[in-house]
Amino acid sequence: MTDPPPTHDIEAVFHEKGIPFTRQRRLIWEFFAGADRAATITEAADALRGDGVGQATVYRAVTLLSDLGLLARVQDRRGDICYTAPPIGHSHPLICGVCRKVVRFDGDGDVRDLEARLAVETGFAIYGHHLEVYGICPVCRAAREDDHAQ
Amino acid sequence: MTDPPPTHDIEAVFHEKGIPFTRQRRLIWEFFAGADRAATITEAADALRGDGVGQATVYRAVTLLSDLGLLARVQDRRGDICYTAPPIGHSHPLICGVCRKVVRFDGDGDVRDLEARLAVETGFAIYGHHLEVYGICPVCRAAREDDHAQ
DNA sequence: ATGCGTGTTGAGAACAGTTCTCAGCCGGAG
DNA sequence: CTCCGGCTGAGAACTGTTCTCAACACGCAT
Repeated sequence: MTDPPPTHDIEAVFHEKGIPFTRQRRLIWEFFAGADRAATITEAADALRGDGVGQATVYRAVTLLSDLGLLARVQDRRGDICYTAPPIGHSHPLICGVCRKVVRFDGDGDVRDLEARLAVETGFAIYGHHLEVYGICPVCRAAREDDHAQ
Repeated sequence: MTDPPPTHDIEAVFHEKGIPFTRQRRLIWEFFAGADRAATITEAADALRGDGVGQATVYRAVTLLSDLGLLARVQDRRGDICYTAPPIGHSHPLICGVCRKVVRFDGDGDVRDLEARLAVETGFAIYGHHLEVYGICPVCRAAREDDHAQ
């Protein structure tokens, strides 16, 4: 990870809504925010089992964090459902299909024009979109070329 | 539905790959291609049960059709996984979050620039993307306003 | 037309992931 | 300190998906 997860911001979000920011929720949040790759619920549960965090709690917390917009649900190349903590504000994930590393980007400028056009053309009231871009990160690409060279 | 589903094209795809286009697969394909809304596997299975199509077969066929790129997996506002038959060629779904009606659009021009930029900036080898736009279609919007007016 | 072999199918069992239940715990309010 | 509401963990229950296996369909050679 590069930046420390902005835990205090999260706490503020919880407090604002009057939702307790418990030890378990903090651990779960830190697990996702501290990873630079998208992680599955199972991975989080496994990692936090030793800290006395139950599986059901992980499910509950992930649902809660997603509802608050603090976790985004993405999927890897195999279709496994993973979660990743977006930085504050709206952004999109660029996901490595091999190692699930996530790089965030702001593609909103590109999508907004599109949405405006669609609204006019179709009469839909557009309320959101979901954009994920898939690729192979430089590290995995290098590893792959090594494999092929052998 | 507006256009008849182009079943003969699909048959060609199957033949090319040497995969049998069976009665069940045809029925399942026609179910999705004939609907103008995204449908779940359960809905397809329920609809086709009377025609002697088993649930397992629906799962297998949907996986097969997805692998062939003949069905796209999308999700509705509740997060339910649905499938929709895209027209030939690459396109993206604009989904009504209420009735799941799907309108297809070609947003590739918009996304391609973005992808090129990301490839340069991140070093990722980009192999794909997933873009869904959500809205409320005119019909559902009208229905909603009626509700509110009451 | 007949027989053979490969691949598909349907029913139900098995499985995995997710949600629910409930008793116990924690932390804040009084 | 006591009470109370909400959170938690363990495991049961549930749901959606995949697997198993015997029966079957279809293409092909005979």
